[in-house]
Amino acid sequence: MARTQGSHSDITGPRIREAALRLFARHGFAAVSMRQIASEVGVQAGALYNYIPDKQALLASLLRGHMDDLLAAWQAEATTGDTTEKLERFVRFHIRYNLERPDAIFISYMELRNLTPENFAQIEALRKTYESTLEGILRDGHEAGRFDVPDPAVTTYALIAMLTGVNTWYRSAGRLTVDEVCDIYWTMTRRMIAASSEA
Amino acid sequence: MARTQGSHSDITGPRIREAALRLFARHGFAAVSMRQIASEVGVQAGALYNYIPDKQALLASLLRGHMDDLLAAWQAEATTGDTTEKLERFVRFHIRYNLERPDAIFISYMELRNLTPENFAQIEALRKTYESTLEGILRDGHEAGRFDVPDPAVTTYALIAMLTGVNTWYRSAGRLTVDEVCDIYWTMTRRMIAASSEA
DNA sequence: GTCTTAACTGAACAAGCGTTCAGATCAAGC
DNA sequence: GCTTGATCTGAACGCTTGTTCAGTTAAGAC
Repeated sequence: MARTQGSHSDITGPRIREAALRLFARHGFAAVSMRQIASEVGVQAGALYNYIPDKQALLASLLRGHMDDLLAAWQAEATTGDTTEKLERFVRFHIRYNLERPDAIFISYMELRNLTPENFAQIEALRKTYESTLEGILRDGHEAGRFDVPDPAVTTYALIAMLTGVNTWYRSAGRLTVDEVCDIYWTMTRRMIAASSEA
Repeated sequence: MARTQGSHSDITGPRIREAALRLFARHGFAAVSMRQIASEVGVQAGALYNYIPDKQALLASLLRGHMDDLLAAWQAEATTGDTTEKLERFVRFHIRYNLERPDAIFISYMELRNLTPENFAQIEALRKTYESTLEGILRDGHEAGRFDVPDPAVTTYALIAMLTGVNTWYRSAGRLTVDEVCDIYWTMTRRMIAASSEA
């Protein structure tokens, strides 16, 4: 086990993932070549195969890594509070988390079709898990009489789409801060589910 | 001008567009080869170039065609009624129109990055035009005191994302009819903009 | 029946693809 | 200072890519 220090492997590995994430988001999985990724890392294409089995596995690993991080981050945030507070936290969390990782979010929605059926099923299950936490909140709030949500499944789809949509238009140099955006979306959410107290 | 009847050109042309639309939506622009498209049409790859200058122009033409159709269809629908009626019509129109053309909608959101800057600017302008009609409705309703929409721009983004999201989950064999989906989304919309009369 | 020409074939082009691998490189271990 | 082995190079592999074009086909015009 020579060269455990001074080795480049602990640098090259992450750099491959970063370069691939950026390039896949910018040009699409199919349009990016292994040579382009290698070139961004400053290495020959063959060297990539010290770190990944093949191109498909690289994509799958990026997507799985993103979903794992997302679920862990939400679980760290989702502990205390009543139903309304939980929902507000979800709304703000989702917007912030997505805005901080535009590339990962982008390929998570765009490149699912480039996964093998096996990999697709895994990633899709993780996303379902995440969306189910929102649906659970809506269902709880409805049953407790705090929300009016006749169709929690459809409302979940609508909310996720609405919140994720922020990534398509928000620019940090623009008119609004992230906080202001969160406030606006939380107001719209509160109205959508007819929660009381428009504070 | 021989063979004006019995010619295949008026058949092959549209079939190329249909095949390309379907394949691009299914696998992505970069992942589909001209030979795949030709094979679907039942023709050799070289024959495609009697109908299109190159692959990029084919994509641009599909997207432009879709946006033209969309704008024309909405203009045919958007004539009479007060502001609330107009908004309701927009919500139902958008959902229905999108559900009827899932492939065109899909590539319109996914393949914009594969356009040359020129083509991108053109398509983007058409989409902006469409979204502006919604923003206009929201602005009118707000000024008339019928809606409460402090930020029409953001609300437009939120609504468009929410409505377009239906395409990602709706299946005609599922639990809900299109009419029921439209009803649910119109209720959510009405609440979001705090329109009166929850009829 | 001949001419014309739109429509298409089939082969070719240079370029690029994902992936493999023998060999060079060089820091760490002893 | 020699050995070890992780890391990377550079060339090669068979294959596919978008696009071109000389030549074949066949239907309408006369």
